[in-house]
Amino acid sequence: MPRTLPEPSVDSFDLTVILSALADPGRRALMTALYHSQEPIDCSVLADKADLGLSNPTISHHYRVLREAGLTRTITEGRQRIVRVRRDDMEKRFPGLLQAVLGSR
Amino acid sequence: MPRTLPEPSVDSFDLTVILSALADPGRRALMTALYHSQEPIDCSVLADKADLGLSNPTISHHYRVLREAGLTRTITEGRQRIVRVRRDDMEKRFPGLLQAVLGSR
DNA sequence: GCTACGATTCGATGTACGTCAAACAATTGA
DNA sequence: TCAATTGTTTGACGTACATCGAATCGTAGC
Repeated sequence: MPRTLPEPSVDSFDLTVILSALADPGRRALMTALYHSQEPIDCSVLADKADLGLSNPTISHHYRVLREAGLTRTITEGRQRIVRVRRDDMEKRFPGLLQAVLGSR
Repeated sequence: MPRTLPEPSVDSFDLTVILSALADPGRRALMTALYHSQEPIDCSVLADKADLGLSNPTISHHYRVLREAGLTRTITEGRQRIVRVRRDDMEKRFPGLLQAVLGSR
C-alpha cells in the first residue's frame, strides 16, 4: 500500500532549513526540473532529467533533505517513489519564494 | 577619502552563493534589519539593531560574505562602514527574491 | 520461498563553514 | 607623535555537510 514519507507541517517550516536545502546546486537542479514539470514524477525519472553526475545514495540523500525541509512530498508506489513540489504549502508560508528561486529560465 | 569595498557585478551574481549567504540566521538577521531600514546604515549600528550574540570578527566575516555575494554595498567612511542593500541589482537579477526571503519578518 | 530490482541506510572521508581570541591596520583627536 | 577607537585579518578549532561504496531493506514477479 502506498504511503507518504515523513514530512514537516506547514507551521514548522524553517526558512534556514529551506534556504540551505535550495542552496545546493544538485538539489536546486532537482527542484527546478520538478517545479517546471507540473506533474508528480518518479524519482529516478526526475534524477535522469536533472542529469546530475551523482551516485544513487547521494541523490537519495538530497531527496530526503528536500522532503524534510518541506519543499517536496514523496509517496511510495511499489518500488518507485513519486515526488511533487508542495506548492500550496510553500506559497502559504513563503509567498513568491519558489518562483523567485526556481522560476528564472 | 571614502571608497567602495570590492563587490561582484550584477552579471556575475551566483544563486548558489546568494542562497548560501541568506541561509545563515545571523546574516539573514543583518539583511532583514538592513532591508527594512530603507536607509544606508552604519555597520556597528546595524549589528546592534540585529542583536546577534556574536563577536566582532564573526560579524565582520558575515558582512564580507554578504558583500561578496552581491547582496550589499559597503562604503568606508572614516573608521565607520556604511552598508546598504543592492536592491536594484538584486531585483534585476533575481526579481522578488529579497522580498520573499526578508519581507515576511 | 527465492531472486531481481529500486531505493535507503551505514560507515568513512574530505572539505567547507561558523566561531573566537589574538594580532594587525587605519583613522581620529589630542 | 602618541593613544584611543573601529574594523579586519590570521590562525586555530569544532562541527556540519556532500559524497561514495558496501550493506541492507522492501517490493514485484516467478
